[in-house]
Amino acid sequence: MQRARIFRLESYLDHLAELKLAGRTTVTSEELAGRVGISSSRVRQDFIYLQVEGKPRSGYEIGELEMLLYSELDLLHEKGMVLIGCGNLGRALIFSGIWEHSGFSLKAVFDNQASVIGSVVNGLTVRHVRELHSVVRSEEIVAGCLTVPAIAAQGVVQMLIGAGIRGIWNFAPTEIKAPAGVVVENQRLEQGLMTLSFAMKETRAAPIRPDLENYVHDASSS
Amino acid sequence: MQRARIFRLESYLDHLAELKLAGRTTVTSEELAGRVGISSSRVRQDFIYLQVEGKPRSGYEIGELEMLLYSELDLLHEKGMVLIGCGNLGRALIFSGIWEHSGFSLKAVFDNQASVIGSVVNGLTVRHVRELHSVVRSEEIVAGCLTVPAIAAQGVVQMLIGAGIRGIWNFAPTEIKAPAGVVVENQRLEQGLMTLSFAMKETRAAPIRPDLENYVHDASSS
DNA sequence: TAGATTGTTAATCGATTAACAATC
DNA sequence: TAGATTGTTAATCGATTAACAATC
Repeated sequence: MQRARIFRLESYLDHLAELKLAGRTTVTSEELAGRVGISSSRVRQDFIYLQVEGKPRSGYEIGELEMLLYSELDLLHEKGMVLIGCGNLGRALIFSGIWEHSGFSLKAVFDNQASVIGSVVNGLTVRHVRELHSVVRSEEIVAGCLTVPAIAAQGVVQMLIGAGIRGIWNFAPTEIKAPAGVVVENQRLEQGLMTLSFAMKETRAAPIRPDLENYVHDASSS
Repeated sequence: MQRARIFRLESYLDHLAELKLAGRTTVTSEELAGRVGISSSRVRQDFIYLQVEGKPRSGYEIGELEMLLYSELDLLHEKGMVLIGCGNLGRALIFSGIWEHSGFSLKAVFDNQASVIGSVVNGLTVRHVRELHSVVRSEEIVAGCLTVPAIAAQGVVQMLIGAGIRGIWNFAPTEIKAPAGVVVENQRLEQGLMTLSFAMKETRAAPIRPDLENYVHDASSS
């Protein structure tokens, strides 16, 4: 599962940032493996793929690792993105800090409601979707973030693809269709809830030990 | 990867709903496999685990499958949930349709900002977090949805656990610690963005063929 | 030097697919 | 009946871990 590998790389980045914050400059495969919850050989194999070399005894350079992970995930290459759908979810994303080191830069925001068009959200003026095509073309936008209702999703996808977009981050709770060559990353929030529901059923009988010593880093994510 | 299985089950539910909407009452493992993008034997093995029986020639009963999937994911057993953090993201979730058939029922909403406390959001009055403990206890709440800033996350987790909660749906962009026995489902949005960044890098060279015939269901999700 | 940790290959594990007799 | 599809076992595949000589 290639996806599993990407999640590991993202998780490494997380922990490296934490270690760096603690003043560390190197880390061993063993320590990182412990934090992420995998074996140290898995970590070393991932690092070999990244072509980073470690040193026996001291481990790997945190700064070098971060650079190579950024590069592998293409996070330093800022790609232009537009967001369509300026409702609560759209606004939440616009104001959030996720754009930093994400590989994307939010360049424009669209909606089709007269009540929000023209308003300024975190420095971006909300435009009418009819301007989508020309903005995508003129500002070299390559990706779109879809925070519209499910019913409107496929229509906007068509517009985005017609304008030449190459990637879609979809929050609409519906399957969208896109031609081969256009990447779709679905962020199906309701699946997170269902997964929690299942997991809670599985552990229903387990006792809780709310002593702080029992606290563990939980690495589950989606 | 147990997580992969859960995602398959959720995906089956998705496609079964779609088939049902189209008036269908049965489906073969082959057809469902094609939609989800896996082999028919994987589907049949999943169904054996659910103890559902199909019939040669006609396949499986959609209604029966749905019931068993709901039951396996515990989606019919409505568990009380509270949401903490009534910002844009919190509001987006409160107003969203994800709660239906999710296994959870949103019972109360909390914040610590005087400006929102007392206001009504989709029928729920925003309360001060200091009431969290008593509400969780008196309304038999078992899970919490965390839509607070990263800096506040661990503090709220402590309150939730102190009040006896068993599951946390975490949207705060930080790792939170919880004792064994408390399920944490992280919804790290920034990871979705990074995954899109990586995927777009991988397909950068591929040509786009925006003919509608090329459109495919994209089953990626997180 | 001594020994902790890397780089790398082999062994293991689990998940997925192939195959096919049973059967509606 | 004929044949499509199930239920289930065996084969395959890929991912993870174990192991250990090389080395800083």
